[in-house]
Amino acid sequence: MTPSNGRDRRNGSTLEGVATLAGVSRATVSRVVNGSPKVSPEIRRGVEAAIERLGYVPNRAARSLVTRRSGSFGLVITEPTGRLFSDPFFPRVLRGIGAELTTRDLQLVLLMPNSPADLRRIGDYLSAGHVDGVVLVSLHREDPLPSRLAAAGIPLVLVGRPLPGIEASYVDVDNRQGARSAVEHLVAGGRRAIATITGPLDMPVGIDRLAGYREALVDAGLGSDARLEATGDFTQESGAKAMSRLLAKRPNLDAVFAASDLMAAGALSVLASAGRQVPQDVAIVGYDDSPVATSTQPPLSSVRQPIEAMGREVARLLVEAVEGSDRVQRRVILATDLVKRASSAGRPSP
Amino acid sequence: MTPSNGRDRRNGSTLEGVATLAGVSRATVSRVVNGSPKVSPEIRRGVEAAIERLGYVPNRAARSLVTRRSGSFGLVITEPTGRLFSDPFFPRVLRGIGAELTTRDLQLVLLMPNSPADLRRIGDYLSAGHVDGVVLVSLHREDPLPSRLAAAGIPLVLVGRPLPGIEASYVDVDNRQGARSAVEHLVAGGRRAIATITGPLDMPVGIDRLAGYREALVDAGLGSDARLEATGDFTQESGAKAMSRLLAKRPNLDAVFAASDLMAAGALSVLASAGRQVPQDVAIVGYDDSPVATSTQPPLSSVRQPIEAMGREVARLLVEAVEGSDRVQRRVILATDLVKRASSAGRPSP
DNA sequence: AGACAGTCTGAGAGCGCTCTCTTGACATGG
DNA sequence: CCATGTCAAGAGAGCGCTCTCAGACTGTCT
Repeated sequence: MTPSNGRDRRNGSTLEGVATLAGVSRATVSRVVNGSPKVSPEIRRGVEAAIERLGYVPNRAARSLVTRRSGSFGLVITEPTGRLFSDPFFPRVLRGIGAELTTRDLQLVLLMPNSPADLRRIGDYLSAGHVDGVVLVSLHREDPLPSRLAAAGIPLVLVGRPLPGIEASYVDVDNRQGARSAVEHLVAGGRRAIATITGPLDMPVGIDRLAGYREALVDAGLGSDARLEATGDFTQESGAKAMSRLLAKRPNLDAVFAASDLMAAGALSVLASAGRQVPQDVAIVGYDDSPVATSTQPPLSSVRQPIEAMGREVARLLVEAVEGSDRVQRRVILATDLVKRASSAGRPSP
Repeated sequence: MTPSNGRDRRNGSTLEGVATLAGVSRATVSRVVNGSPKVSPEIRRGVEAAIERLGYVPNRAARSLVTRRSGSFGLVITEPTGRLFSDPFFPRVLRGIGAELTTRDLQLVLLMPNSPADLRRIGDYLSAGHVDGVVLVSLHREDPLPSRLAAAGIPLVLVGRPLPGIEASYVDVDNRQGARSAVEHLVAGGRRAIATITGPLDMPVGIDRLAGYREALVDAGLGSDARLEATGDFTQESGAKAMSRLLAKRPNLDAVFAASDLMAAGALSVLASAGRQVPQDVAIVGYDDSPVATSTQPPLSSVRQPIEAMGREVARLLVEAVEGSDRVQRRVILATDLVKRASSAGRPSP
């Protein structure tokens, strides 16, 4: 009987094989493969040639068995295919993380619980140490994962600041500053009655962007006014509704800062049907600099976030946490960038 | 010196530990863990109790080392964050695949090459047998992966029918039939000059939907007319441009079948500015049943695709391929579903 | 009663790798 | 000339698991 175990072995070569061909011991080949400095150049060359000839690739399982590292990170997405999926935020973060990990030869394992049962088994899987670290994308308030992982000693990094009460490293963009810059831009354009359409106020993103808006108003000596604030949920529809409410409450508003481009687009359509000219009568700035920003009429000014960079930062943090032994929590906040387009052009003349 | 290898062991328990506690051999515990039938009930219970008490979780690396299975599949996405990401197709497929794999305790490893170099190392990684199977999402014509994987004997399943010349198992939706059903519906609504805005004609999706459109016209005895066809690239903007061209070529058209909802939305805005009433003057049907379909004015009729089901099917096919030893190529085609909304309401009276 | 299936359990090898410890070769210093 | 140090290379154990094979029982048939 051949040693084929029911399934062909993709590549027969092992450390042993390489060692034999190169006329050295397994240990030496291992040193070469892992870039140990204590191998003489000539032997190194010989081993490398043998590796090349055999097309040798290390067996991750074997390595992992002894090093107790899996070489992979888990990415958990706890979101019912909602917002996270319809806007391109998520894929971009993913790409950033992926880019960083690929260069380091690390793998990303995707985990998407669909049920509490799934969540449990995913928790088991992660705490069993099958991954070296975990990224959590959209955290719900009483998600059991952070504490389970902490208990198991598995490094964790969150995408986006968590709600108070959850302690973990995270990477976020500076939502507050982003909102500020948008409002400051509107002020600079001569606007005085600046309204906002906020995101959900039980989410840090929603809270922070509103806070930035208020701060900027105060700084500009404009003070805040509850009639200038309406809450949305990031969708286009909610933006439209919020805009209608704002127009009812403060018909004389001359600018709107929307906490997402989709909401801004919704607002735009309501303004159009209300006969308000954008940007002449009402200026508007969105958030995310998503694809819709350029396809609206007029194109939307928007706050751009460095989302891929965020993903890369997440990966880097995780790698650091795995390699270092300290369990210090880190947070990285990335700056945003205001993209000016026609929707917020300044008043022709004051 | 403690045996802690620089890093804490999440869970000390091994087969050995469970065996000792239960007073049996490693082999017996292994049988219980793997559900072998040849274990007497009482011993099984004892072992299960021990497993429970120790919180034992099998070490995947060790298992994988001997079984030569990794318990994971690779998902390769070769797409420059384009269309695939802005429309929710991709996340939904992902979710479908994930759902199926989670119930089977298999892992999904995400791979997103950003450069030819990445692609090469991903190819190395996959052919080295680090995964049991591979899913390829959007395949480019001279992607080297299919042949490399075939050579390495790694099961492969594609999402979407590949271009001719590439041989592999795949799962797809019935684009042709989907397009047919849309056009048949327009015909049934009394439309006679039915135009189409196609997708890119170098992609199977684009080709198939156009073919379905033509077939339906022929079947209805309407024949086809090049002036009724315009090509887009699935984006809203391209849809708008295509609609303008169609209106120029055939001002008297009374219906449009667009190969994506985004293009339909673009077409809608052009029709509005051209003063054509939808659906009174021009009926329109989109494709994908994406979120935009319900937020346009009027809401879009659209062809719905069972995308999650597609993902699940992909996973199932892959599992089958890994477990079975035959290398037979399989294809699974899923039926679509026409969702009727206001945009394609029939003519009031003929 | 003895031979023989049949069933369950244990012993033990070995998967491919890392890593500590030891050996061996050579140079240096007393 | 031997003791000592340095550095490259090899020997060998062992990571946690699966799986074959052999052994210990039980029950059945002649």
